[in-house]
Amino acid sequence: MRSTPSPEAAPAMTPAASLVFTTLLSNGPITRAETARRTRLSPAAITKAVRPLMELGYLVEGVDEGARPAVGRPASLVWVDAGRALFIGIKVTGDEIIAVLADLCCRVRIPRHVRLKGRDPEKVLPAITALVQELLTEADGFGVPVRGLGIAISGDVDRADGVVRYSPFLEWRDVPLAEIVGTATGLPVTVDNDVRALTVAEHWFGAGVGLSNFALVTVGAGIGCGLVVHGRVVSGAHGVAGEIGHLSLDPLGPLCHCGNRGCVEAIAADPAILRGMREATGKNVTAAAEALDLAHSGDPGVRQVYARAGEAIGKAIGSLVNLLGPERVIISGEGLAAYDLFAEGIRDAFAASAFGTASQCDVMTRPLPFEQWARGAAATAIQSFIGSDTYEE
Amino acid sequence: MRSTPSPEAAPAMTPAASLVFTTLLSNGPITRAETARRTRLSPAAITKAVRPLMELGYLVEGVDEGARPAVGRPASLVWVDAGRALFIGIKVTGDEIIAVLADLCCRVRIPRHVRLKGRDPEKVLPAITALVQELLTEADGFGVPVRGLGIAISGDVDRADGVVRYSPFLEWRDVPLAEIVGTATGLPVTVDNDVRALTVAEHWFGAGVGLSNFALVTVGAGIGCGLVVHGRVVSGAHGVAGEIGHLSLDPLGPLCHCGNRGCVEAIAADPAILRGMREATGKNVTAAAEALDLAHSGDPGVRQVYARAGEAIGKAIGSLVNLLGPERVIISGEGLAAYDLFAEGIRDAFAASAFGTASQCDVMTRPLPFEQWARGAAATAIQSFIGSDTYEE
DNA sequence: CTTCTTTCATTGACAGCGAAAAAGAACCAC
DNA sequence: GTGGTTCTTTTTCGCTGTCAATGAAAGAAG
Repeated sequence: MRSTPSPEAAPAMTPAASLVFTTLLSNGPITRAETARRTRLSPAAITKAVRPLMELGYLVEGVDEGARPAVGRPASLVWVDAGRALFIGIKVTGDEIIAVLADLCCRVRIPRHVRLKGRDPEKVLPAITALVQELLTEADGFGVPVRGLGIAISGDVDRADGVVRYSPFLEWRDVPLAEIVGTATGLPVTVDNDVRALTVAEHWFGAGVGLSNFALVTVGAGIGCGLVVHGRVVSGAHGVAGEIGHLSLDPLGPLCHCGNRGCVEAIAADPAILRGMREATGKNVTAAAEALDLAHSGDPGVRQVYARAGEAIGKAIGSLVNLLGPERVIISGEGLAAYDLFAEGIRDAFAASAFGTASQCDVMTRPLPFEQWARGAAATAIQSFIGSDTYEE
Repeated sequence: MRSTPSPEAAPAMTPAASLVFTTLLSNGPITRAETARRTRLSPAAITKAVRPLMELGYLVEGVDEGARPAVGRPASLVWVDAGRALFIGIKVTGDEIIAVLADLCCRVRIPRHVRLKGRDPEKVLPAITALVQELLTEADGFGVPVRGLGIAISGDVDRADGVVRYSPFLEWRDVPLAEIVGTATGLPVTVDNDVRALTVAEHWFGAGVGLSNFALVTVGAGIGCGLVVHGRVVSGAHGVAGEIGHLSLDPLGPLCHCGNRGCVEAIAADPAILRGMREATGKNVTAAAEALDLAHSGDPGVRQVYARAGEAIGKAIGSLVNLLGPERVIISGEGLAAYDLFAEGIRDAFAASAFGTASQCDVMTRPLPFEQWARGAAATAIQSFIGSDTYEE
């Protein structure tokens, strides 16, 4: 949610212009004619939408001899000038803040990490503001204004109001984050749930480009899921959506912190794997990397822990696909480091649980460095800047 | 999908007019001012949209002394003239066809049942056509034209093309139903999946009115689910969506016909209940009604079968709600006849499996007579008539 | 070397939609 | 009456995106 107007106003975006711009953002350099086909607008409308954006420097054009059609007038390619604007993306976790300075195409220019001394807003907010100031200073070197700030936080976040309703991890309730940070930094601030933010980034800049129905499943400290249905990110009526981690797969399974048994998260998230590891080996394994080393050393009991986790993830994805019929499921998160150990379990369990043609769904993995969470936050800021209606009802 | 133009053309519907019309359809008699608020259009736009529709007789107006505001000019109420047009809705099952003649407000005027002699298209299509002709004759008595025909069939149905891609129940593959029946009857034909059609009816005329995110769960011979997300029915990329019946809840559960164990359908659908019943009593129970009588007679073992089924349904709804965060879940289907036996299990299992605030989701029941499936088909025909963009991408 | 064909891009006219503003209508309260 | 309130309509107006025609830039064909 924008809170403060920036000095140089954003271009006024009509619906068509916004559509054209996002199409160009996601589909790299393409011709006007191709843009017309993808957006189903008339060629004339493309010309009209492109020109003012080009005059403002947001779009540039050039020719690609290779892409010339076999016959007919050669097309000129149009693309977004990534360097025309900068955005800051911030992901807040329980013990650190990850921030990135990203360009208009959401490519990370500068990453930053800061450890947190505490989780309450009094500790975290100044840290965010300081980090933003630092990146704003860095941004001066690019000679381009920072046009927005996105903040991604796990939990129930109201993007429209910029309020963190409830974040169990940070133990925050009803923190008007956009307003506070917007006032402190003078930037338009967008606040969103972290998984949704990552989903936005994948939708516009990653493996979800061009899809209007897909799911992003993140495996790591928890199991998360972002959903895009009918081309828009699903938010959930009560602040809950994508809680695939708490699908209960087995009434006799391990107890989950949510109170149920057999949740995916209680089988396949880092803490569950570490626990399984300790039970299998007797060693006090406390870090995911350590567990991974052990598994790769070949202990079959240890590998079994991962196999079971993969199976749980595969089943959960099967359930998801049966329910929603997405075109693609993207598996990501730090847990992917152990994907070779998960893979078979995921594949088999998915194939077994997918109903009918649902098994045709494209299930893929996408390793993303941890700073991608912050990049997701930047993507939400870019969305707000462009005036996309992704979140309107 | 329209296939044949009707003699008297449908009113040309601009986006605004279509929006106004559907708002009036769903929200009964309301004032223009109220319509403007709900659609977020200007009062002027309402006037412009309403007038031509009123001239064509689709809308009528009147005053309601009771609804007069305390102060100010009394509003006049506008509503859809239900009797202005008729539609036929048809639901095809494995052994019978249910048809209804419905008015523009999707109220059933005449219901019809016909038993089928076979399931192949050569047997079913003539039966459909004959039934339509019969209802067309009946419709003459109303002095109003039948403006569309909707057909609902379980399985993978491509509504846009009017083709039944694959119906396991009927063993149909790639039957261009809309084209065939359209040619035979001269009516514009809409073909859709049966659960989706019922979901449409609930969305426009039932418990889903005004909601943009809800789920309809049907309990009966199978367990089905229709989803509305972002105001539109979810179709699924590979023809599969809403397969809540094949969520696997227990790896040690009963074997399902899909090959997995512990599917909701293998626990809570009619065949599963009958089987449980036979195991509990030793009696050869073959009809759902019979089973219900037995349960009501008080046998605790028998009641346990229903309790377990209710639990499975509750868990499945919990999973659904965790994933999608709908505003409401509507439970319906013939299985509701046994709802008093399911209720506790559903409620408890849902409460236990819903994560966090997801438990606030409104889970309600809605008993619908069996002909409602055919009414759903009629609703899809009305959608097509109005030119709603519910299904466009 | 000219002319045709094909594709891409632009132009200008145009229709239509929906918003804004203002006026009109119908009622109540005083 | 008169003023206040709410609903409805009228008029005007800007804006948008389509349409149809034109121009531009190539290769292909004669």
